Amino acid sequence: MSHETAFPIPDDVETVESYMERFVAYLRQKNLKVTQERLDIVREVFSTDTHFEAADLVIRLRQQGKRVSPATVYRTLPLLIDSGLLRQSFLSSGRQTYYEHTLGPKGHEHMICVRCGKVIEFTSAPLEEALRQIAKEHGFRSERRRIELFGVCSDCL
Amino acid sequence: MSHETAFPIPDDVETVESYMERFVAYLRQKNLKVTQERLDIVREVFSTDTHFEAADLVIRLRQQGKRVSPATVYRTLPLLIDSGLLRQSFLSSGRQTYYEHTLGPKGHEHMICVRCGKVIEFTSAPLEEALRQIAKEHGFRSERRRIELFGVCSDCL
DNA sequence: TTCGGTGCAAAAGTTTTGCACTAGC
DNA sequence: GCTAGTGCAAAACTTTTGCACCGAA
Repeated sequence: MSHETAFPIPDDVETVESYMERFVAYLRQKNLKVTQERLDIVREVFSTDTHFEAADLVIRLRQQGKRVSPATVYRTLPLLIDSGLLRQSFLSSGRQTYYEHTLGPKGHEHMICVRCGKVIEFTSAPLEEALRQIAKEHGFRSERRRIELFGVCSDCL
Repeated sequence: MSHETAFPIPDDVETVESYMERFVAYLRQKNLKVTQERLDIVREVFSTDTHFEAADLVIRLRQQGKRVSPATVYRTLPLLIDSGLLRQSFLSSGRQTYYEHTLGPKGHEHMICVRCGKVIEFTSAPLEEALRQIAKEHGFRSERRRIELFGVCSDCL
C-alpha cells in the first residue's frame, strides 16, 4: 500500500455520499476495482458516527442482508485508512482495533474519562497552531494524527 | 483496577531504580505484593528506551534466564499503566499492543513517517499550553495522553 | 497462615492468508 | 480475457482465564 495519496478534505459538511465519492476516486486513482462489497463497507462505515471495530461492521452489514466476509472487511479497512477517510482510534484498551472516520480537516480529538468512560470530543485553534508549528520546525508534512487525553472529567471530580 | 493513583513524576532524570521504587510504592499503596517476577518485569521494561510489545518482554527476560510466563507479563503491564509509569503506544498498525514508558511529566510525543517508518520524538511548550487550556476549559483533570502525528518526514519529501 | 500471584495449558478472540471461484475493467 | 477481489476455512497470533501450587506479608 502506497502513501502517496492526499485527498484534501474540504471544510463543508460531510455526507455519506461525499465519502463514497472520495473513496471511489481513490480506488480509481490506484487502479483498484470498485466492487459492490467495497461500496457496501464504505457506506456502512460512514453511516454512523461512532467508533467501531471490524467485527461490528460485519454484523451491521449482515443485518442488512449484505453478506460481506470478515476477510473482505479486513482487506478494505486499510484502503480506507490509506485514503485518509478513516483512522484508527484505540479508545478501548481491548484487543481489537477500533476505527473512526475523519470528520474534517481538523479532526476531532478525544478526552477520555478513565473513571466513567465518557468520551468528550474537542477541537482547539491553539492546539492546531501548535501542531502546525511543530510540523513546520521538523519539515514534516503532517497528514493524520491521533490526540487523546486521558484523565478525570468534571462530573467525576 | 482503580484510577485513584497519582504518582507525580518529578522533573529530574529518571533511572531504572527510580522507576522501580515508584512501582514498589504503588504496589504497597494498593496492598499488592512485591514479587520477584514483577520486579524483573519492571526492571526490564525500564532498561530500554524503545517501544516494545508484551512478547518482546517475555523474550528479553528469557534471554536473561528469568523465566516469567506471558500470563504474568500480561497481568503486570496493566498495573504499570495504572501506576502511570507506562503507557500504550500503538505506533505499529499490527495486531499487538505496544508500550512505552513515560519519560517525564511532559511525556514525549511522536511524529511517525508513514513512508520510511521513522519515529521522531518531540516536545513543545505551546502544545503543552494548548492542552492545559483545553483541559481547564472542560474542567478535565488530564493525567495521561497520546499524541501522534502521521505524515511524511523531511527526508522523504 | 493467609491470600494474592504465578505458571501452565487451554480457551477465546482478532486478524491474516492460501486457494478456488467470481466479477470488474 | 485478464487481473484483481471475494469467500471460505484454516492458520497464525495475541491476550485472557481456570486451576493447582507457591510465596510474600
